Amino acid sequence: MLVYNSLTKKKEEFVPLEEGKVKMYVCGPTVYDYIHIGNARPYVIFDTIRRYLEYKGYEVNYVQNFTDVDDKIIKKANAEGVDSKVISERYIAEAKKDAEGLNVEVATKNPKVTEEIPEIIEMIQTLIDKGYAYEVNGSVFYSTKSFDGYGKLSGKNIDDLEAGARVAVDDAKKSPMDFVLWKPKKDGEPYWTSPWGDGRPGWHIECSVMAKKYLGDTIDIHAGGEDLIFPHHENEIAQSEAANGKPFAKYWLHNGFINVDNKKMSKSLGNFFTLREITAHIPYDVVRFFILSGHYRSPINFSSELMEAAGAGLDRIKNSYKSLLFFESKATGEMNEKEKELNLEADKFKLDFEKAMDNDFNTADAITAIFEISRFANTNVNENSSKEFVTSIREKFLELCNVLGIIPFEENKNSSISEEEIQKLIDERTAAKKEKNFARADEIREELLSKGVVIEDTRAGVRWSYK
RNA sequence: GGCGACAUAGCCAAGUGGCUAAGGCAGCGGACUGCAACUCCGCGAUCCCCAGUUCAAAUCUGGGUGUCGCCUCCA
Repeated sequence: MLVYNSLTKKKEEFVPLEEGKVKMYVCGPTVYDYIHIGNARPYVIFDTIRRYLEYKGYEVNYVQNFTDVDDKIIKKANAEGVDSKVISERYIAEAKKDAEGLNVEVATKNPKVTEEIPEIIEMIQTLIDKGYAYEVNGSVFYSTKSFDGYGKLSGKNIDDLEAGARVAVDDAKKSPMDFVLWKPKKDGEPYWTSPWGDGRPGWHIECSVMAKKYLGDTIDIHAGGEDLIFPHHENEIAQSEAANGKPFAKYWLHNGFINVDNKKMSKSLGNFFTLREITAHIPYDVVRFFILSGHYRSPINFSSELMEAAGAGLDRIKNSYKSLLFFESKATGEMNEKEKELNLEADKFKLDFEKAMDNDFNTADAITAIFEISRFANTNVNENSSKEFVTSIREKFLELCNVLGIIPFEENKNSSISEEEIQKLIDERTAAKKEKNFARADEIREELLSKGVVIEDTRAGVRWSYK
């Protein structure tokens, strides 16, 4: 299995630190609002990578944080006149709902900054003790020049950065590229007591601390959006490696952005969407499928046209799967010789799928394998197939869908009609058709549709499914 | 200014030196069909341009053009 490592800028063979186990840390959202469509990409991508690692037999310890202390959260809390915890807890709950909608597996641990303050203070103290950080008037800064490897992830060097620095230089800093580990308290902000006075942690230190606490000094995979490479991940490396004296992460994975109108989504351009706004019109599974339809490191463009195309493609997969379920429910018996042959042939799709995923998680190519098993099923499974055969194909199909987190079939529990009633109406419609009473037949079809049941006439009889 | 990514059919998108350049969406033609829907079959590419390396290049090298990103909170 090859993975592209942002640190070496090469695809490398994946070898975990400990055989059979993967320690994975993914930078999570700052919870000041609903997550946006851009946040959805790392959620889906790294969840899919996790699922594939699990499919390959690894035990994955998956940690994704919530940044629940931040200027934007504080600002919103002050605007609403509530404690910032009210804001962060509200949007953590909403982010979890979105993650569930996107069919993202629950993380092993979702640590929050506010619950890790003692460990944060401890690591900052270690950095000061080791000479990598310094305190000035209640602020603690990391001295980037003290860490030899600074810039190794982003490919930047400190001198270039300083020359082009656009940030207003904080007088307290020794160097413009130094970054804050601990900020002194300001009025109206949450704060904690520390050896350097009351205050709150800077942004970067939290991830170093949580990764260490929940996964260890050295982890296998550290992942996040590509914009986090600099400065966030660069700073994490500086903090963790300086404090722990060990390499931080073996593989760095970064997802590309979701653009809108071929431009980076931003509030100022007015092309900013929360996931919730999108899913008001487009189902979560289509969003997930869309995200997986391109390679995770390439930028993808978001538009309603592309969503529509993704939805149509996903429907093709779902229809094929539904058809398998339908035949399976009626079939009996064991495979004949021809079916045994076809069943072996179908393993090809699994191999194609794995080949694609083994090549730096090429989900676009992996989806091709699912389209191909769909066509294979549509062509080779029918009313004469044995139950053993249909089940075997269906299980192969489902196994691949599960890795991508695509749900090929989900019963709509909200349907207001029982299966017995559905069958009764279908029988009535069949009789009406026989008498060429198509008006009545169509009426029944409409009635069922209004109750969330779709019926289709196939060669093997009437197939129905929940909408 | 520094660093980087990308450019393949109407659209999306694989492909990382070698059979007729995957797959999906849309479109067209056909089969099936009471109508729908689903499904199946068939149809589409001088791989941004120029030069070079090679027996062989979408794939490698150089140059050009274009698009985008990071360098500032941001997935």
